[in-house]
Amino acid sequence: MQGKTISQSVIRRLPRYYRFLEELHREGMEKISSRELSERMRLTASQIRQDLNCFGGFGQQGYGYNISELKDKIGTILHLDEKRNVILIGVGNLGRAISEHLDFSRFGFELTGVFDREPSIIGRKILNLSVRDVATLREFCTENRVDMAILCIPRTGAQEVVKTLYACGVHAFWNYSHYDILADYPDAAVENVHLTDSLMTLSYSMNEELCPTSGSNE
Amino acid sequence: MQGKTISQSVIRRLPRYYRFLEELHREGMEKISSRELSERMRLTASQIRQDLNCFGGFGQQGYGYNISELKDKIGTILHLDEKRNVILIGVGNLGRAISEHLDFSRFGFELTGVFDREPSIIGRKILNLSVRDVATLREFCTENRVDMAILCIPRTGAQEVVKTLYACGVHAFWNYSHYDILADYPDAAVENVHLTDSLMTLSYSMNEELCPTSGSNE
DNA sequence: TAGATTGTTAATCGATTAACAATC
DNA sequence: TAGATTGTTAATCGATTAACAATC
Repeated sequence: MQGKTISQSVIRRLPRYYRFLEELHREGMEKISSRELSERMRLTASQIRQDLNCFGGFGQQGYGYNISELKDKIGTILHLDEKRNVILIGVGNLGRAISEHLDFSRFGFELTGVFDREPSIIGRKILNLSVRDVATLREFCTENRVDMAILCIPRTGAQEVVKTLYACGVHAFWNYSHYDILADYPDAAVENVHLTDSLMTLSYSMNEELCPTSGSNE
Repeated sequence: MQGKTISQSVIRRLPRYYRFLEELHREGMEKISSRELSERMRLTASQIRQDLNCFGGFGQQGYGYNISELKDKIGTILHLDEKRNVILIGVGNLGRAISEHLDFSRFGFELTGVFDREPSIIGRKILNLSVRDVATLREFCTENRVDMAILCIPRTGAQEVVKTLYACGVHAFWNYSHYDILADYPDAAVENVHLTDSLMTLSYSMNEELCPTSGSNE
C-alpha cells in the first residue's frame, strides 16, 4: 500500500496530531489549514503537509483539512480502530496505575488478563479482572488470543516472561521494565517507557540557564 | 563553560548512557572502549565519541573510558548530584504509583510535599508525607524551597496549578497532564510524559509487517 | 616503541524548511 | 474567475557516520 517506508520521526508525530485533532473535533471545529494547525502545534506548516502526504492526500487545495476526517484517517493509520487484546504483567503500583488510569478502549485495546507472581496479590481484582498467577501465563496465552503485553515488572523477571510470551506468539510489548527486549528479539514490536530517562532529561534542563537570548560566542 | 549549545538529540541520549554505565559499573567493569559500548547500546562508536566530546574529553587514547569516572561525569552533567526538592500534585493512581515506584533520591530529588484537592484524600499518607490540600499550595511554596513539580492531574486543573506554581518561582515541571505548559510559559523547564502517545506508537508498529528484508520497490 | 583508541575534522545522510505549480 | 491552500519538488539545515591524525 504505502510506497515508501515512513521515518520514525514522522511516526512519533502521528499520536500528537491525533490528540490535537481529537481536541479540535471536540471543540466543534470542522476544518483547519496546515498553517493554523502549525501555529497551534508549534511546528511548521511544511512539516505538517510533508508528514500527512506520507500517507496520501488528505487535504483539499484552497480549503485545508477536514478535521473529523483527518482524525479518523490518522486513527486508521495508527490502527486504533482495530480490536486488540492486552495483558498486564506485574500489578505493583505502576501496573495498577497504568491499567486503572488509562482508558485502553480509546485506542482499540482491551485488557483481558492481569498477572503477578506475588501470592498475596493473586486473586485480587483489577478493574473487572482477578489477578492470575504468572505461572499460568503460557496456558492463558495458548487458550486466548493475546496481541500485546504490558510489562510492569523488574528487568530480571521481564526476560523470563518475554521468553514465554514470545514463544506463545505475543510479539508486541509496552515495556516499563529496563530489560532490552530488542537485543534478544529484534523483530518484536517494542515501545520502551523509561520514566527515569525522562526525569534525568528534566534534571538536565532545569538547571541550564533558560536564556535563549544570551548568545555569547566566546 | 560549554562552548556550544548541546543539541536535543544528544541530551536525550545522556540518560541512556548513564543507565548503561551504571549497569557496567555494577557488574564490576572498569574501562570500556567506544567500540564495545557501541555494540552493547546498538549505536555507532563515532556517535558515542561525538556525544561525549560535546562536554569534554572524558577518555584516554589507546585506553578507552573509565566507566566509574564517565558515569559520574555524566551524572554531573545531568545535575544528578545536586539536591532538589520536588512536590507532587495529584495523588490519583498515577501520582501514587510514580511517587512510590520511583526512587527519586537516585537522581538527587527529594519529595517534600504531596497535594490533592479531594477531601477524601487530603490527610492520607504517601510515603512519609501526608497529603495536603492543593489550596495551600501557594503558602507551601513560599515557605519552602520547591525546585520542581510533578503534575499528575487533568489538563484543566494543571493550567490553574502551573499558574500558581510559576508565580511562586517553580519553573520546572514533570508533566503527566496534557496541558501544554510551554505554550503559556515558554521559558519553563518542562518534560512531558505522554503515555498515550507511546501506546499509539506501539499500536502503529505492532501491525506493521516486521519484515525489514522484504524490499519490494514497486 | 607499537598498538590501541580517542578527539576532531570532513563526508554523508536524512530530516526540515522553503518555494511554487497544481487545483479546489 | 480569483483566492486560498494543498501536494510536491528543490534547497537548507542538522545530525550521523567515516576517516584519520593525535596521543596515551
